[in-house]
Amino acid sequence: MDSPRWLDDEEQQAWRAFLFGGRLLMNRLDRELQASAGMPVAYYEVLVGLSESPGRAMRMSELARRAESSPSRLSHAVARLEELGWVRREACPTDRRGAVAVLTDEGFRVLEAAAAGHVEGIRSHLFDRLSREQVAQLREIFEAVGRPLSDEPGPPCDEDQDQSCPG
Amino acid sequence: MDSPRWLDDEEQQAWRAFLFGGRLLMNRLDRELQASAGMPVAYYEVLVGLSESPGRAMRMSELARRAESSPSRLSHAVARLEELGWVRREACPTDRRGAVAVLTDEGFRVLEAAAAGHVEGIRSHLFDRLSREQVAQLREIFEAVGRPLSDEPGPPCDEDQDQSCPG
DNA sequence: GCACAGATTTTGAGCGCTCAAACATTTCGG
DNA sequence: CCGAAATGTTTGAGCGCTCAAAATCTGTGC
Repeated sequence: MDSPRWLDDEEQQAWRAFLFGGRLLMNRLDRELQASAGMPVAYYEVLVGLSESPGRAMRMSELARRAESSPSRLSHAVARLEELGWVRREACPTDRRGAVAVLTDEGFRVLEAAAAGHVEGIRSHLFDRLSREQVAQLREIFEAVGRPLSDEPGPPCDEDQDQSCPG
Repeated sequence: MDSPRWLDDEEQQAWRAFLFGGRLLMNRLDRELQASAGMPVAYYEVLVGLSESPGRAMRMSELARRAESSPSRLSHAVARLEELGWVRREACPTDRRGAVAVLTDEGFRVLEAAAAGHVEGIRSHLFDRLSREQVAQLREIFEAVGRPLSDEPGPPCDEDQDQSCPG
């Protein structure tokens, strides 16, 4: 059996608009941040996560979870941020296999310097184009989309996992 | 002068929802396509572009423009797709520095086989979560966002370009 | 014709991401 | 306690993307 459910015209247009618009937006923000702060958006988010945490420090696993990032990806990212002197690793006192990422003072300064420009980019390329209503719509749409995807973390292998709610 | 225009609460929430939801959606679709068809979404789009063109062929530059892709990226992509036997390059008859990418029969078969599952993913992860109204809103939002970004192709160097609308 | 600016495409280096595998440590069952 | 499973993190290979530079060809002015 093949797919009985193609996209109708409305959906086609919405999909292409999102695909292209979203990519253009993200590419632009990435370039701007790369140019102004020398780091990709992914790394910026790591620094933001640390800066919002008490002591500007967080367990690697926790940081990965918040950034919707794989442990491996975060480890590579922190390695790079450590080279740059913006983050350092410390041993976790309560669990010796754990590691804690700590935002350095320089990292905090870099983040502060980058933040204004980045926010300005988000505003000028996204929110300035949208009405107040559309901002609310954007939030609702992507909360509806993201929730189910973050609940079921995805098929690790070749397994279909239907959640039939009993009752 | 620092940024006078931070994000308010509504905007913060909308931004984070979009950032995370959008990433989750794209990651998921990419994984599914990679698992089912052995290629990333970017390559799938190249095949789609070719399949919709008369003769299933297109100039590299034209294909790059339609996919919102840099010439370099497309060249690398087509090189890979050529290895896989799904696309081949031909010389352009009217311009000897030009190249034409052609979708092979096998490439077309692979695309047909991948399409149903990919569309099903788009539907189940995106459109099934949205009302009819939200689909229209999604389109309007990203058309508003994408249009200005594709018009001005982005700062190639270190230049700030404000468009002050006269009048 | 010929040099030279412009257009089209490719190439190679560098980087971030993914995946699978390794490693280190904790937790649990007997 | 001891070995096995589970947890937290790192490592290395492979791939796709970006950027700058090269290679190839077109069109124009002289």
